[in-house]
Amino acid sequence: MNEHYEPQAIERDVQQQWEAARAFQVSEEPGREKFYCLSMFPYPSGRLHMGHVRNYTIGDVITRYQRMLGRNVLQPMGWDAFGLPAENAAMKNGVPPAQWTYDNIAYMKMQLKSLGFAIDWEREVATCSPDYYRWNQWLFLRMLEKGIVYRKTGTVNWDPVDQTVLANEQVIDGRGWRTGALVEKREIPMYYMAITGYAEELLADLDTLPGWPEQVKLMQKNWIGKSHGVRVGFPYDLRAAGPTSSPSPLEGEGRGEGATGGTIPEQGILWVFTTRADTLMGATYVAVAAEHPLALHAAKSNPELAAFIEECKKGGTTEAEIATQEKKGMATGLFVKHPLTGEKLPLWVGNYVLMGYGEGAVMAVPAHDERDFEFAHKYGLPVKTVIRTSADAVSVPWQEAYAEHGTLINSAQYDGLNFEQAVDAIAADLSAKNLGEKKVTWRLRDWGISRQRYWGTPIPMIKCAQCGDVPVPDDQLPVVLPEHLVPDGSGNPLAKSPEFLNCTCPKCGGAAQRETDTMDTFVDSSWYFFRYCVPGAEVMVDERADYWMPVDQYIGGIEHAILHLLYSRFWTKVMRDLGLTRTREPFANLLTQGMVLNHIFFRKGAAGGIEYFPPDEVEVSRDEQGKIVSVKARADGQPVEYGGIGTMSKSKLNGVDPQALIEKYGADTARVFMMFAAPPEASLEWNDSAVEGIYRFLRRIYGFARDNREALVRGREAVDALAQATGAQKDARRAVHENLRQALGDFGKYQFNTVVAGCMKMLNALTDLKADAGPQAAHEAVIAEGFSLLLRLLSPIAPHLTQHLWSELGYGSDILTAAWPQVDEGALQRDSIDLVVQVNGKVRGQISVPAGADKAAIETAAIADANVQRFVEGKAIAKVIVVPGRLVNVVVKG
RNA sequence: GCCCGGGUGGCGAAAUUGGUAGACGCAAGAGACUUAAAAUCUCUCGGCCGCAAGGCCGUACCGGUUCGAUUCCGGUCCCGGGCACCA
Repeated sequence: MNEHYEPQAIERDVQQQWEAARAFQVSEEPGREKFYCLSMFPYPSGRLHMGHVRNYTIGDVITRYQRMLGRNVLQPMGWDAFGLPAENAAMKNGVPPAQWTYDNIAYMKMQLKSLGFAIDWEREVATCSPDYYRWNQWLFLRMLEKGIVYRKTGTVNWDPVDQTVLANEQVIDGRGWRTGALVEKREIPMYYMAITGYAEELLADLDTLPGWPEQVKLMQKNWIGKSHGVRVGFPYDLRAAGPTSSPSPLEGEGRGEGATGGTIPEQGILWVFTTRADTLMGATYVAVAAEHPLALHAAKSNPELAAFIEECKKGGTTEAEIATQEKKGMATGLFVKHPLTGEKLPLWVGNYVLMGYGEGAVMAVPAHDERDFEFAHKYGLPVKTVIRTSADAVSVPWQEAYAEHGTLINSAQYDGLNFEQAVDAIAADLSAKNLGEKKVTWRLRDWGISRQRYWGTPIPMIKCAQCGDVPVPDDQLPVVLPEHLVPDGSGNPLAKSPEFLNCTCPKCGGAAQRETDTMDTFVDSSWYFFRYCVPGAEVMVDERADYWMPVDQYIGGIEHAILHLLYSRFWTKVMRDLGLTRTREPFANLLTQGMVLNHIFFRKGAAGGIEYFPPDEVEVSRDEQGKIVSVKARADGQPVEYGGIGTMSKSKLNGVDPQALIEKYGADTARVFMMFAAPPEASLEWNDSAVEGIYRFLRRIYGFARDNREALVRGREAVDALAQATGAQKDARRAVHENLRQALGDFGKYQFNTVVAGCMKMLNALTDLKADAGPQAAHEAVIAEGFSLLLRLLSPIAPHLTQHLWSELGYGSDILTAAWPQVDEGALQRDSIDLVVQVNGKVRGQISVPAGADKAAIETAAIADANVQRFVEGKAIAKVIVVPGRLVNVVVKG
């Protein structure tokens, strides 16, 4: 053994052994229990950041733990290789996204290997490879056949200067990030996947996932958002719309760019959905989205309204922006009829009504809905109270109680009914008039997958002037994405590439053009875990996937709690319905790792663009409380804005590269440090100041083995000598086993920070034991037993050092195949037990009682304690509570 | 704005889920060893009072339930994640 712990040499050596033994390559073994341990694959952004190290270390620790428990463990790895950052890098550096991506993969793969993860690299998948994305295309076509994929219009962010569609991330304060131009909403045709067809099952099957965090299931449930309500029809008649309405059918034609610009019937029904049909008698107006056909119709003869609708097109498309923007509206001059009373209600356009959600129209009951209440007060619309709640709904400001369920009032024949009765009665009456029925709706919307971008899976469709949109035949798959193009920020380079664009129509053989939209990258990540199971398959999946699936443990960031996990569940169910798998749910157990956060610094450019600064390139001044007051860039000394703390990301440049850490201290230190810093599910503000302590801990383990080498070798053989242990030796052995018991429990709960703490305590117990505290043979047996337990317990977290020492001490050639440690119950026994004594809940003393003492003896001993007497003396003892093994509480009066 | 989490010493955290708040570690301070440095070892380390024994306060804030609350309940503030085109 070397005098000093040299992690680089040890790690190189151990990794070579694993490599030579192909230690982590696995195959299907039908008789053996399998365990599929999967970490979310990385986007190859350039270098690993600490969030990756945390994610993959957790996955690797679980992999090695399950392996030591005897299971056939698969841990694969791959690359979520399509996406926006590659295009941004391409624009910046003039390098094709493909080249940038493959370079990043090569570097990050080297980093992952240096961390010593037990990965079966034979199964590596990159989603930008035609062998992978051809199955995106293939399944897309199957879904098209089944009607699960369909076409309709959707809203996108449009940069009028670059003439390009922007991602939400590229819109900053309503402006394009590169041009600073005010972004507009635009309606374009897109392909959709009908995930709403699976809403019921996606909701119900959450109950079949006991291994998922409640938090995540609740988020998904709320996202799917099943609601029971009533669809209500408000009849309208444009001929009776009043003096302002004399629309010329030609006037204004062609200005509405929306696809809904067609004519609408003069008489019809405006449908809305409500979960509060009981308040229908309190509806005082109806509001539609700016893009609603009735709004567009009214705008033809009303320039002011047309201008307002134009204005509504400004601003972002995200729900957050719409929910926080100032609520604005304008009367259309049109009216609709209340379906029950026949009353004339004004029709308004509201910027808070979304065309893509529900019917694009809402009935407004200002007395019992907060948003309607505000809107009505702003525009002087009437408020009619129709529910008796714990507060009368008449005053400004709004009170939450106004929205409660209650008894109907001012509602004619419905007066006195409660919520359920009122909904039933009103739904029945509407139904009799063909103006409504009960209906279940979902908050979940269908998944728009078309992206007007280059670096993604080409959508396998051909546009033919004769035949329309024609699917690419299976035998022409994959539609290969050319890899040499460089985007320039103005639209999709595929649309400017004749070699990609021009093709022949599979139907008529005439000249045609390819669809240039690519798929949302969430498609790529919705089924990659199937592909890992079937390396080299000539089909999408084969029977090998039936052995491995479902994933037994999935690990990834909490930020994926909804979208990625929901899309993956949806795709799995579609694959099942197509007969490709038996799996109903892809992930049996889910661990949502907390985010690794760091400070964010940025500067806004003159054009409105935004420039981020890495935390190590700025100078920060703080006040006495440690709050950041000012920041300067090191490079130019000019001020920089502080953006708070947030998740480490490529785009915000606040990621910390683990490479320096690994090079200085080795992979084991990086791994143990990451696990010790916080429990896996907690978020973690990055700070590497404690890393020295971890290095010190590993060095102490190494030093203990070096200094006690012979004793550790001999003691391992002399198990019988454990029985001779006396006094301090017994105490040390008890401490080892007590901490082992706690650590094994925490291992099972995947609470690795306290596992590491337990390992430290075990080492402390062993190092504190004096060599002359009892018989030498017993000493050697105690430290050898404890050290061998410690090495095995720690091996999933620090695999290199523990493997090295395991073989150095001759405990075995391969710690991977060693038995998982077990507690010796005999070592835990105590002669006496320490109890805390409280008086009225405050600690006043400590007593030690024999292990078998009964309640009466404990009470007597507790009250006899000198300090306890000071507080009990002269007072009546009301009762004494004894919590076995913990404490005694003496309750006194007066 | 809506949905989901979180808030404990100077710092990361722990607490068998209602039973000694601060284990384990970092940082800091004092000391030992050393020509010196590094490494290592010993001690102190939530605040206030006290020579000490010990006492009072303390788990974001306000209130409640309980013999006993970091833990349960009601309310407030702050921070993080998501909000459908970042992945």
